Amino acid sequence: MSQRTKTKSDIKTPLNRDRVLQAALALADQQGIDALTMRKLGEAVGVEAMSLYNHVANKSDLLDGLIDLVFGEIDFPIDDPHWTSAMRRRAVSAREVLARHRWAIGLMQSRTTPGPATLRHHDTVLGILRRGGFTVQQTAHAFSVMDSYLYGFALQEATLPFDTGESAAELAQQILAQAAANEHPHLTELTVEHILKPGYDYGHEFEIGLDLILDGLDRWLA
Amino acid sequence: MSQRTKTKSDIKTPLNRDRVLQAALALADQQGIDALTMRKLGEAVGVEAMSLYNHVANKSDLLDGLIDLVFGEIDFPIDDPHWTSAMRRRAVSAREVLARHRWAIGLMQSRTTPGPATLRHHDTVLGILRRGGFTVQQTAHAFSVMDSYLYGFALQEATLPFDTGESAAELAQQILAQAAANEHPHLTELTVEHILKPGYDYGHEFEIGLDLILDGLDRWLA
DNA sequence: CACCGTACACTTACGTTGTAAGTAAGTCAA
DNA sequence: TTGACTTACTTACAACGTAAGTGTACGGTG
Repeated sequence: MSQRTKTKSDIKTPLNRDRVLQAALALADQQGIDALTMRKLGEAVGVEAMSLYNHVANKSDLLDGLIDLVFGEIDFPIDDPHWTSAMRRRAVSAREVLARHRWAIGLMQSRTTPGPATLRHHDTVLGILRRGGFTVQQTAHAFSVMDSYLYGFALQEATLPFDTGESAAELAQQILAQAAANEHPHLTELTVEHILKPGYDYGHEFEIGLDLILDGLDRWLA
Repeated sequence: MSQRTKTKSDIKTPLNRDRVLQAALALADQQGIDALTMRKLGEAVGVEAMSLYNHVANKSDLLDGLIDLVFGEIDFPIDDPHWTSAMRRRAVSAREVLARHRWAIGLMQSRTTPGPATLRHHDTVLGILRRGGFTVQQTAHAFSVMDSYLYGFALQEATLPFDTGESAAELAQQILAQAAANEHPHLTELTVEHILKPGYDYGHEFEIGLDLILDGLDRWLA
């Protein structure tokens, strides 16, 4: 009814796939992936839920699009001549992106059709390795280790029930209290002597493991 | 109505949490995690959906229980004196278990309250490392790398859109066809010269990365 | 034996989800 | 002007998790 009186002046730019995806990304970031429902997304872009289906085939397609957006955010040092530093910087960027969009890693399992940005991403990574002197086989292996580590780390980080070091402390103490310390001596030790130390940040672990893996890969070339 | 005529002879063992969890595990394995609904699960154990709530607090609790079951399946070489081989065997077992229950890795992100088997598992792993000579800090690092790799690999394996080498070939060719080969030269190269080779099995990659990481960890001790 | 609390299953019902199906209103080419 | 296309809206449905209430059988007590 109210729409019938539309005139030239209040015609909106028609919605498009990109606007839908961007809104979905924002919604997922702010309210979590569970809050990303077609109705809420519609509301966010000022449209009824069903209208979204003019721009995405279904919810699965929407999620595929989101993952591709995320991959698109990972940035590459195109010009870096050293494969080690190129790989390192890409890994660091990927971790940042996946930490920024915590929901993304959980989605990856269910999405099996890669989008264009995803394909481009993977192709670039493979290119870095090949140019670095890895054989095709070695490249396959290196790709597997690196990405497994990357996704696994992101998964663990996303699974952490806390965000900051302080809330880590709270939680850790809670766990210790309930889970009879002497039943899990090593868990207790690690918590007390490492996690509860001031300045603890799980994110720091990333670079350590990254170094280990890059060193290992480097040894393959020799 | 039909139930009212129950006599001594058709009294069933009352349902319990364990039977519910086992049935849920079987259902998830056979039909996928999405098919694990309270109604279907009820049907599987011969009970209405709501009756399940006498044994699990809610669906989230059910999923927590499932994850704990999965961790319980990972087996440990308790008596292995060498930390490297102990860690290797545990990793291999974990990969098998996670491959057997493909849905599990996707669940881990949303489950933040570890069950008893999960705690015991982690404590054992930490114990292996500490006894192997790692300091508390090193243990934290080693644990992070290893488990990141493990979960990441499981995630990638679960994400693979194929099961066997043959269907891999099918799919790979499909991808190549649609995704203009020359746009993604390295992806194409890898697919043609590696993935499409007879006998290809992504699972083989696991041990390669595992060796790399274990070697790296070993170097820390020297 | 009768009695009764507890445990467990059942029934009904509600709000939320993704989306199928049909309709109306605008844009643009012939 | 007409007719195809695009896009948004409305209505409707099946399936979901689960709150709330009801019924019934078991085991322990008197």
